[in-house]
Amino acid sequence: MNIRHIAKQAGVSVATVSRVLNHPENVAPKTREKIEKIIAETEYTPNWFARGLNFNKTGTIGLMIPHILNSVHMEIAKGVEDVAHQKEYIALMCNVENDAAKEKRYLDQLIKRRVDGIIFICSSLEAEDFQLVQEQKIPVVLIGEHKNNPGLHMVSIDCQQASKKAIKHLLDSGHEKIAMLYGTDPRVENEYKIAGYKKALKEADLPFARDYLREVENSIEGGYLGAKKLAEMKEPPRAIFASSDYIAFGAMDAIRDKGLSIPEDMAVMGFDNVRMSNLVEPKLTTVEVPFHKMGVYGARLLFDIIEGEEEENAEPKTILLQSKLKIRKSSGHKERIGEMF
Amino acid sequence: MNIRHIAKQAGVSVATVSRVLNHPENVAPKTREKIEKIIAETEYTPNWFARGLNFNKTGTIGLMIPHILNSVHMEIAKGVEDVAHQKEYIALMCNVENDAAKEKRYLDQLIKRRVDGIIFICSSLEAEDFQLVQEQKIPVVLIGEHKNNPGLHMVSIDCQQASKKAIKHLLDSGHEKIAMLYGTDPRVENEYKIAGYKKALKEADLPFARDYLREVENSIEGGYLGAKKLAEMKEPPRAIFASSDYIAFGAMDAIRDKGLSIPEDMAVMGFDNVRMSNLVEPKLTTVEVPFHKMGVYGARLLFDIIEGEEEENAEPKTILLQSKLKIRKSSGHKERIGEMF
DNA sequence: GTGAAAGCGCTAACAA
DNA sequence: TTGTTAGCGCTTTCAC
Repeated sequence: MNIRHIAKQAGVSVATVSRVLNHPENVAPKTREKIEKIIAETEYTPNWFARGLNFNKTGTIGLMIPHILNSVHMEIAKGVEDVAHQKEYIALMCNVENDAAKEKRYLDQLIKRRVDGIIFICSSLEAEDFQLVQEQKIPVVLIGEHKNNPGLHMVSIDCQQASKKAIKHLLDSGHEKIAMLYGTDPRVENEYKIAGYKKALKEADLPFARDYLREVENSIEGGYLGAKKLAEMKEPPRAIFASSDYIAFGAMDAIRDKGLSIPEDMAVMGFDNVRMSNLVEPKLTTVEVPFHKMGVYGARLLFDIIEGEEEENAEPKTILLQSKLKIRKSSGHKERIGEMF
Repeated sequence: MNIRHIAKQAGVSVATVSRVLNHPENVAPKTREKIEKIIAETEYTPNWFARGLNFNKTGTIGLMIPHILNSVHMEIAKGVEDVAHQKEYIALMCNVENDAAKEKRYLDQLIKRRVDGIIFICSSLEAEDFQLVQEQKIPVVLIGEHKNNPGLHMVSIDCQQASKKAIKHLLDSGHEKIAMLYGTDPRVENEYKIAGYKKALKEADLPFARDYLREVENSIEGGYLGAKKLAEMKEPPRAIFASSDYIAFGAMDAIRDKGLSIPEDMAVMGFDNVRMSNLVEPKLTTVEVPFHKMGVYGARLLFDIIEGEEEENAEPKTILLQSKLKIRKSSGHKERIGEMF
């Protein structure tokens, strides 16, 4: 079933059928109606490829997701999908699994498929990989920091400041021996978080203890193992700051397994404010990150470029959104321990 | 940059270039090497649309996901993506949000884009909607039950039996007043779970109390609200069976908020065994469902059809995978309460 | 307002 | 082994 079938049935030329499909205003109402009727009856849909061959537009954007089992990334993805779907675009979600090689493979695919734009969530690609995309003139937006910002539009939060605020809160709550468990990913964000951690300690004139800073897998398991190690130290910390809520969940589990109580023996602070963070016991103090909003803003930015709202070679924009401390039980305020719990 | 550029540069015809792209064995090694070199240098990639126009194959499958923020669905999706990626296919993930209209819109898109196959996770489409797909000869696999199985390949678990086993366990643990909180979705699965619940009660000669069976939103919030209502009854149940872990999490929160303890005052049993279920306090007894495997099996089945391994009009297959009871603290064994906790 | 025909970039049948 | 060319289904320019 193709455009010629329709044309023949309607007794017109293919050009006319094509016109009612693309510029109906240029067709006499009568002929148009007749053709529209036949199109509806036969459930004819123009061939996607033939169309693409002419237009070179796909109505598709690519979306690189570090890991689709991580709810944090999916919240961003949801934000992107929300605006894409509203714009009648479809988002090709690529599950990158924090694997640069896999991300590269997917990138090649996306370029091959001539997507109209690409959004990278916490990309692990090299700056030079983005050149490829630039050469193809495919608009790109980064969500989450990139190691050496390759001059691209970006939306993120200020991780260093957020982390500093978090540590400050622990300090204000009377903790001094504060350890940090940071995940192997997202790498750049976590570096900023580490910087914030160090900075906060410094500003409080507290020494930075190398042993209190540990890299773990960004997962519940990673948090468990990391916290276990910390708890077994000769001089264990009295508070743990985790670079993600999942790490914090694992840490809490380990602390409990060690027979310690939270926050009395060891306080815990997370990062992300995932849905479960106020369902664990005790509820987790954490940093709320506007993931969905990040996705929405990122997508809007991308579509602005695609639709030409944004000038071709405009200075790359960086949108920084606000994070917010969510104070709950797990961080245990010194003066109020006993009163609150 | 197109095939003609390459041909000219290599001093050959487009056909030869096309050959090294598709049937390199039919090209003299020397010419082939020369052309390959030029292709590499110029980073030429054949136009996706022109290719599709000839092959009518896209290397793309569609994947309908009820809700991308639900980790359960994403685990299935991950299974699908794993095999798709390995087969060098790309999966177009559609976030359907349990909205039949949105699912229909996405379905139209997928058909338009000539995907090579579609996998539906817990679809809310009508049987007649699948006719569309059948007409287009697009292979389809269902993951999760469908209301009136429209004669399609399917992979699922036996929800009724799983639910029955779950209730049996609660009965064996000494509970008699057992309520059930079931989510509005996935609809068909939950009907089976309800049937299992009723059957187990019947076999134990216990009456079925209409007020103990409540429909709630399939979410933490839904579980909270539902359990709150149950706890406020004149004769509240002593155990709650939830159709999903998320509902169970909400229920646990509500029970705690009522000042009751789990499982002593009220036992809780979930369904799904999501990662967090052994991280809440107390750890949640639940039914382990092999989601990832479901995705893998579904995808394999789909590719068997796409690649013609499966006969065109073979009898639709139904693959039923095994679920398993995960007994943890929250369901509280009567005789062992006090000893265990 | 409509039709004829060129062309989008590629593949494959046929010819050489 | 390689080249010529028709054709995939559509859009659009140019005539009429």
